[in-house]
Amino acid sequence: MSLPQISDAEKPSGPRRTRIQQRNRQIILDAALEVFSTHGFRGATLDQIAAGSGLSKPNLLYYFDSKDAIHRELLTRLLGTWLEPLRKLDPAGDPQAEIIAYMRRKLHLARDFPRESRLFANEILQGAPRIEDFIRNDLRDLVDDTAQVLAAWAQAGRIAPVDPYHLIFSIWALTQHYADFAAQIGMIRGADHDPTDGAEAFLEQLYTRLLAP
Amino acid sequence: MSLPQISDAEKPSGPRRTRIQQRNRQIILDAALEVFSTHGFRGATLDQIAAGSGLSKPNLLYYFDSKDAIHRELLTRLLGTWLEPLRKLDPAGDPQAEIIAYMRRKLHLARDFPRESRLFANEILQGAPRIEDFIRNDLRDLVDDTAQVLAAWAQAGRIAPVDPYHLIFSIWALTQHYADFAAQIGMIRGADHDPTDGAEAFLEQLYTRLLAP
DNA sequence: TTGCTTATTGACTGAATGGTCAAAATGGGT
DNA sequence: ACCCATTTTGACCATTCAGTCAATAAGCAA
Repeated sequence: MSLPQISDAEKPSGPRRTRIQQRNRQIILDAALEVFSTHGFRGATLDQIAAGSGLSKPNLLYYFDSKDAIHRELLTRLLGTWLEPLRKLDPAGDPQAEIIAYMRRKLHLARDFPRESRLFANEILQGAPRIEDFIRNDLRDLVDDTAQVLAAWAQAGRIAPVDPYHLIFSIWALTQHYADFAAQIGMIRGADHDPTDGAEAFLEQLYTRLLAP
Repeated sequence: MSLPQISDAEKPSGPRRTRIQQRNRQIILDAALEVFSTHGFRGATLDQIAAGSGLSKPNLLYYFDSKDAIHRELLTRLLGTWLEPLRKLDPAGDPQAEIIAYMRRKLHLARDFPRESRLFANEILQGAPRIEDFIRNDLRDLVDDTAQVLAAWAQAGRIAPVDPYHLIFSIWALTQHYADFAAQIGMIRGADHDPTDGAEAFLEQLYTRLLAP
């Protein structure tokens, strides 16, 4: 069995690509993700990515126009995936179940794609210069909509009266922490077991108790 | 009124320093904190720090041996401060009040020292190469001790039975998020108000409900 | 095989980077 | 004023960086 991949998002009318191109672009993006997610954009070097992918530096630049283009491609592929779990929250569903299901989807994202999570964290730490548009438009609209749903649920007494924005932020914080701070968690709990071990049960308990009307 | 400073931690028998040295070292560290906390160690440049501090690059290196030495000094000054809130947790106190007070101290740290918080986050994202020792020894011991206290409280029925490690991690995640992801929060809620607005009340509500026996 | 497209690389460039050094400027005590 | 230690800087260096380019090698259809 294989993990779901952060999808290619290739447009139907996109550039025709040979098998070699598809394969090598993927290899490069994979090595680049490793480097960008640990050192950030400025701290990453093409030489590191070249070494990680087993290709020569000029060869990287045969497949991508620039260091920036590689980074942009990674972010582009990520952003859609990042929004999806929140999009799936159903206003017509059971409030507690919906929120906990959203938390669980986010946690699984952090567990299955920790490098993508750290890439995102790095971008935000730098002030989000490359995804400011995405955050101010797509993400903000989605959060505002969801906050209204949550507020309505609270108003109707179907969940405890909590600040909807902080409720969303808390889910982001708690789930993303297991990817972004995995190094710290590993050093404290022992690097042998999964940093998210026990997290799902704990978070379920937390949100069950927080949201009970 | 002035914020409490991340202290100098100068040893009593440390090197004698003139007024100019004390002042310029502080100016350099302040500018360096800004740069390191947003771009990470590798992404930061001495030229940026020089520009930010208003000093020439050779002048930086008159006060510090190297880029690494500046970074190390910042981390050293930070680590003690980072441990203190957890150290203050009193095993003899009221369980709920103690845990919530710890959360509040951490939140204030994130609010008052967001750059230090991001410096720490950057270090962990990179795999914590420079503070691995600190985490594996000082931090781990303190966390283990605290986890035992929490477990005893849970055992005695004085708080709800929760995983003590995940409880600690949750406090780290929720409080640190308001500093590390401040850019994102600002873009969603409007950059005009403090990202931690309303956070204290929300987190108090969260932990009150989570910990109630 | 031939011929053409795609893929790969060694050698290079100009700019940026961390760091050095000797000389010059400054500061403070007398 | 003088002196000497502290501070500051311009010029410089070796290395690393992103990116270029012409030449070569590999893939593939006929």
